[in-house]
Amino acid sequence: MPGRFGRCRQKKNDALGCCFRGDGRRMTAAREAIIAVLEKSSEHLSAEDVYVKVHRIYPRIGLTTVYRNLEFLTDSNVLAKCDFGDGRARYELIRTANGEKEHHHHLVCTTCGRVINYSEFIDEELQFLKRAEKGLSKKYDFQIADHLIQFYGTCQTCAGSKK
Amino acid sequence: MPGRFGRCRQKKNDALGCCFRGDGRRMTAAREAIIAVLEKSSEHLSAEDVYVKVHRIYPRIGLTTVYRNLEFLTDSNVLAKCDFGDGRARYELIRTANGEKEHHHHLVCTTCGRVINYSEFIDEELQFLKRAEKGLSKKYDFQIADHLIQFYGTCQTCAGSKK
DNA sequence: CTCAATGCAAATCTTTTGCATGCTA
DNA sequence: TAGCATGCAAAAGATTTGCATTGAG
Repeated sequence: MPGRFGRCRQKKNDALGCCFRGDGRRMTAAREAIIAVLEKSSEHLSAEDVYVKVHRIYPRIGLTTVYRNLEFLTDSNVLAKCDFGDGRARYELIRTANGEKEHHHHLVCTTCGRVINYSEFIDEELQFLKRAEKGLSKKYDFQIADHLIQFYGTCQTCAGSKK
Repeated sequence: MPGRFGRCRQKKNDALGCCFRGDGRRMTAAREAIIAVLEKSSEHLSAEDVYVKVHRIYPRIGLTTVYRNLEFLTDSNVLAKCDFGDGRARYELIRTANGEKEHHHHLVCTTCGRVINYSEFIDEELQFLKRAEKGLSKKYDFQIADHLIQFYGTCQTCAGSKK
């Protein structure tokens, strides 16, 4: 019996496949499995994390393939590569199952490393960003394509245990 | 003749020394030289960059010492550690010669890697940040201590050469 | 004189690359 | 069937660590 990811029959994540198919790029069992793992996880996973989890459902995968696909899926705008300062890249899905794009920022606890996603200020951010981008691109003749906003501090739990 | 940093006589950067002296920590020739190099540079230097430059004025220094001091000076709030996505950490001085703290954000060219410092939108940013911080810390019970704002895009030169 | 700081060599850890083989479209 | 994708082993880089020695205060 060819397993869930054995021969890449089911194409469960084909919705995301359209983010990259069409350049001769292909949906593969490995990509499907990586996306499935990231869909299920609420955490921000490192390459190693992804490798371990994918390995459970698709044992023949190699770490190199994980790295290559994380890069590929990031370039294809399916994933976002994050840096929370712990010396390894972490990844998150930025598409819903339908293929819609999501956007949020992060609160990073500098004590325990926990990361909280938030999106409630996105509207205000948008206003601020628009103005900033306009001013900055004018002043420095710089075409802004993207931004990074992140807050650092102490989460509830860590603050509690310090008292 | 004992050189400029030969025996750590002159203590030129003693103003910054007070950022960390007092815990039994010391101002050394290596630290003085590293600070001097970062003071002179308008670029954001990697550990290797710092090592090469310091080596010219203080040849006996080792790369390990550079790493250790960059970390130490960052912890002491003399430097800021930056990540512009090129796989190595970069550092910048966040104190003036008087010891005052400076604050700015970065425009990062994703084509050539150039980094532009800016601080002119700090006012608007400050407003946005204040509101966001207030709302977020309340909602998530998270004590915000710091933030990171960075813009990515294409600088003048790179945009020009693409046309 | 004490203990923080340093230098060197070796170790670690994450990420990348070369190459032969497998598999999608 | 063509060429993208994969796996393995090895390489590459950045950063860290152990340990004996040096030097700031």
